[in-house]
Amino acid sequence: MPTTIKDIAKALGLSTSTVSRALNDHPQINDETKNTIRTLAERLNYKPNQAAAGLRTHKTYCIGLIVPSISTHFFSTVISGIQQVASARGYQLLICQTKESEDEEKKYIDALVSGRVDGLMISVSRGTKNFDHLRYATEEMPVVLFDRVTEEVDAILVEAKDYEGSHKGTTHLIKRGCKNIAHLAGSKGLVVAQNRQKGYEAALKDHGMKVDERMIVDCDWDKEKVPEAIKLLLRHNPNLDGIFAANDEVAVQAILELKKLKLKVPEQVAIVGFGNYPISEIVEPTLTTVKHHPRRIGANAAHKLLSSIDPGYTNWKEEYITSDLIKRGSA
Amino acid sequence: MPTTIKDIAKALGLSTSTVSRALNDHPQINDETKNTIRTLAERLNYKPNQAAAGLRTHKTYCIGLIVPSISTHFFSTVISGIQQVASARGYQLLICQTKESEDEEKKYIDALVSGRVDGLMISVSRGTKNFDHLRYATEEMPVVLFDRVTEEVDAILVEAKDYEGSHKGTTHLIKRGCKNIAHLAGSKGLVVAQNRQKGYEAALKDHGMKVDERMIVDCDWDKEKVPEAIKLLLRHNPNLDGIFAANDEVAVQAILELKKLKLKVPEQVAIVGFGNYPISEIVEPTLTTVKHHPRRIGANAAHKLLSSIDPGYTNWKEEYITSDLIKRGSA
DNA sequence: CTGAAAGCGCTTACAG
DNA sequence: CTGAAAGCGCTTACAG
Repeated sequence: MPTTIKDIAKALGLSTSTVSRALNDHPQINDETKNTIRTLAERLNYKPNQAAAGLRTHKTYCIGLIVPSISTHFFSTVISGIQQVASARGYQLLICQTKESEDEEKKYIDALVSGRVDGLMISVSRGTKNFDHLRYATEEMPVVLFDRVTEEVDAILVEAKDYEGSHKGTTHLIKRGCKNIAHLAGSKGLVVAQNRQKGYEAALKDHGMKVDERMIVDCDWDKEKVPEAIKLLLRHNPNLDGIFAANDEVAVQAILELKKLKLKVPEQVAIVGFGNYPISEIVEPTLTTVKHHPRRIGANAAHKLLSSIDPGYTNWKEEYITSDLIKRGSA
Repeated sequence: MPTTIKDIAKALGLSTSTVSRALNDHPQINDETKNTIRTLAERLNYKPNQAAAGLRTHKTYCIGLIVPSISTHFFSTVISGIQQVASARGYQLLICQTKESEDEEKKYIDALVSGRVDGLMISVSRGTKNFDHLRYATEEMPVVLFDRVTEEVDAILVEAKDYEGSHKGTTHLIKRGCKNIAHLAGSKGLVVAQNRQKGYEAALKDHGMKVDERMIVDCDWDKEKVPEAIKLLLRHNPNLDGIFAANDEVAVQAILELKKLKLKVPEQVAIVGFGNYPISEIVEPTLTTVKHHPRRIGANAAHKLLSSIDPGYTNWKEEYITSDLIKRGSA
């Protein structure tokens, strides 16, 4: 059995009230008393039971995190960023993954909202069509939505510069001289994918080019769908000379596929991705891509949530999220 | 304020005891009473406060996870595996990352052991030299150590087949005709790195080849150190014709570096990695490597921990951890 | 089958 | 400066 406040009180002939106050550095406790209590606490290796304290104070010092997947490069890096700022502020992180399922998302929200956490960070599942459970969460506690956001609920939002980045990436292809630029799009239902597509379309228009719906193929962020998509594009327009892909995984797969078809990258078809993930430096040619900031997104999301939980803490500076192009071999 | 057992009791003119029992499906409660209670609980969207329940029952239904890093491909995949089995058994996952620091590891163990979790899963930091805090944890609750294990403490261990896999990988190079095989080793202090090195050495000896200490270079799992390591090896032995790398990241970097030096892979130098991580399929030539099973390792570790927490649950079958070679272009 | 009571480990208004 | 008491939301032995 771990040491409790009671053990210390008994050993010292004091009340638990006094021990509790001493341990919490209450100003009205005699310094000597504090010292004795702390010394003994140290020696008995006393650790406060946060669950018990939380029961009284309605604070758990835990925040819940719900993501579609833990193991992709993007999300694992976001999580790492969140964990670091949460921990620095004395909060623990409870992690759940939905596997893109609305049911799982609902289940986890229910479990976490029931007194386990002080706030919630969510990246919405692809499968989520009904937003009632998210609305319920926002009524119960502070909620921040990141990356996979929705305007359907009233929560704090943290996003990457998807539109701007895609605009820059596409513009780079245009400046390079590409005339027939396709877009390998993400999942149509996701705002983040829509924003990237909008950035692509706007860049074309801004340079007096027409948007051809048939040059936009939904790959669902799924690299398996890339070979088919590329063939479709080439059938529609054999003059295809540029591709802006909604993420690096799809872009890299496109490079591999074009090479298989004996098309030269970037000479015949130039490619730009989104993410700057590790594979972008490994593929040959290396991938020109828009830099993503998963760690900063995580840190900002965590800071915003914690500032909403403890309005006292406000003096952090938001980390800057850019959308800079990293020029490499593929475009 | 969320609904409590008290609200339900009051609304129904029953005692909290009865409500609690009904909600926990206690056999001695009248079916009709159960129904009324459950119906109301449902309607009020009642969710039990697990922290409060845990205070009484000494169960938190949380397990703690301490890893050196959340965002590497290996660990993020392990975590995903852990999360899935924990969740399936009704447990939540608390995640901490040590950034390879012994101090952080100690801090997190202290925080988690203090009544927050029912058990602990740890992958030990590179920086950990003193194991007292791990020993302390094992005295307080069930602990499983995975991947980064140590024999210094009495815990449940879950490891990959590092020795066998490395033996197979090295043997493949030998069978291919390589005569001067180097090893790009992991961090010397880690058992997992030592086991991979031992597998390499044993394979050489088993085929009547000598182990040359100077053909083993410690890269510390760090791809930044690879270019230097390769140059060192070539200086020592210009006939270098094979490399077994302790992980894929290092192996891929070795391929890139050799290409830079105008050495042909696999014709002049053949390379085998360990891990089968995504980059191994993207690099050119694609990487021959030993398949790792991070998800299964996570699942097994979680199952073992939960079986140790609830000895009742025993009928799960351990997932099979193999060490098969995946032959691709680099060897 | 149901209830009153005690208690898990803590905090905190109230009193002295 | 310190303590007695109540209470956070739950469970459970004891009684009836």
